[in-house]
Amino acid sequence: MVTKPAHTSHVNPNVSVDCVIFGFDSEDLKVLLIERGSPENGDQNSTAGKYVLPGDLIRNDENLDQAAERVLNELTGLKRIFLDQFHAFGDPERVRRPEDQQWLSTVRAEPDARVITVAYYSLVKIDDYQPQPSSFARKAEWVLVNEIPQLGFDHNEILNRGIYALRSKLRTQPVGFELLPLKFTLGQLQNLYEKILGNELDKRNFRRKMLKLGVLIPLEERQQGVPHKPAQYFEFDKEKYEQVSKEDLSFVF
Amino acid sequence: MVTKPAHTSHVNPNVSVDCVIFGFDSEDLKVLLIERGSPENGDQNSTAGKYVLPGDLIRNDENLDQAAERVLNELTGLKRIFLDQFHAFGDPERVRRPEDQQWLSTVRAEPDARVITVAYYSLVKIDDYQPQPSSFARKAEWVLVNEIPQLGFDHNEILNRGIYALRSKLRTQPVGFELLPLKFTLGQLQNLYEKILGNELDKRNFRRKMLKLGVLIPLEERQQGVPHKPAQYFEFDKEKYEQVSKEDLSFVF
DNA sequence: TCAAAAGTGTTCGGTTTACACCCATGA
DNA sequence: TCATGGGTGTAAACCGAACACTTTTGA
Repeated sequence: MVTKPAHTSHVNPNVSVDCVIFGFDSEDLKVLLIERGSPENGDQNSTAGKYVLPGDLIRNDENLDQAAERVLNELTGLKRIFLDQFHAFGDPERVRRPEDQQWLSTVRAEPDARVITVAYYSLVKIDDYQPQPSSFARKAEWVLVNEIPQLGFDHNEILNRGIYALRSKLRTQPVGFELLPLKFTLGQLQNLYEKILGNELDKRNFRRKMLKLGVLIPLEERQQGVPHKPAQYFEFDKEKYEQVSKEDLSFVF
Repeated sequence: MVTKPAHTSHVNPNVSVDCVIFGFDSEDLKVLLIERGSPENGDQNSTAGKYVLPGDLIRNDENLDQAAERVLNELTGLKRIFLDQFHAFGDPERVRRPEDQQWLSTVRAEPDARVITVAYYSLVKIDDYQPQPSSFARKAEWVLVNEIPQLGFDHNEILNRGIYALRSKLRTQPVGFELLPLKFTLGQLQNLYEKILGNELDKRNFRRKMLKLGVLIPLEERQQGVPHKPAQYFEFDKEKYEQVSKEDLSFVF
């Protein structure tokens, strides 16, 4: 979903990609939403539909993954990060709400074209993210996954399904490398798992399981300045991590 | 992928659905392919690209699931059967091979439009299937999944990924109800699992596990006329089956 | 009587779960 | 000294994997 393109002929009016971009600030799971510049409605019905997922029509010289990568890169400045396609949404009415139409008319060459969207979720290290002065989106904002407002289009549905996809991923493969900083504590990792899965985990069992996987390298370094016993830092063993990632389904909580 | 529609304006030229339709004849896992009527090439390069997956452009008044259901229904006469979307394919070159272009020109209003396709896999009881005298496809044929020829477009890739999707499904949820006749033996069920997963399973462990799931109802009836000890028939307990189906990920081989 | 598939239990090892206390630190 | 999260072990239940022989039938 976005900005009016320079050469409309290079853009396919019927197919878009949308990205659910997850970030984790060592505390909470968040999603990057973009604020749609409420065109000429002073403050109308407050915040409903003010935010949307980042997305765009695809160009005719790129495939779907490339389109998603482009959207992500234009928005975050990041490249080569984790991106997974999870579902296509094609309800004929999905872009027909008046407020969505109104916005599209400011932004699209063919605002009333039917649009099927292919949705991706993406995992980024929140620290690496720098808002881009992009063509795109006046403003992007990290929002807690537990405090998602009403979004434009069918983006709440897409987002919910994205969370579900992330959970499934987490249950079958180690996720974490993509969301945590280079060095992190086991407490942070456990917290990440708990925030994604939405339930608490037993500390001892969690540690045992993670360490047995063999993808964590303990570092000498410890936390400093914390008002409790300082935790040891770990980093991921990228080689083993990728190896284990391929062994799908080996890994179920 | 298919037949020239009556009212082109109702059809979206850029988005199609394709279906990987799995069937099981109590012996082998098969896929329903349609033969594309080699237009004016006597016998050219033999069978390469002769077959394609059933599919069609979507209509502008239906959503993606409905489009897939329509394709399936037109081809098999079946309704309300298992259908799962698994991936969208959007390489800009995916319909550009000369032989594919040639065929499209006999069948599409805009044969050179870019087409993104949304792929579904579907599970049908092969006995229920009756070839339909459809607009569609001169001929449909069940082909062993181990003997898939070279298909048109990117359909080999789609098919492979469909098999993978079916395997993932099987590992996390009971599949079988959709593919087996109403009553069946445990041998048939095990064979189904083996054919989908592509490896052998231990008979005793398989039986124990299946029976413990609690979705099988033993019948009084036994096989007749077989040259070995006749097997007991079972049927699925639909209620429990659906309940267990929802408990995702409970079920891993 | 033979061939073919049905049907049936047990053992071993590894995994999961539940559970409670002491430790190191900064405030 | 207190509050905070770090860090640790064990026992019981459960589960997966491996493994071989008898039964029933039709040909």
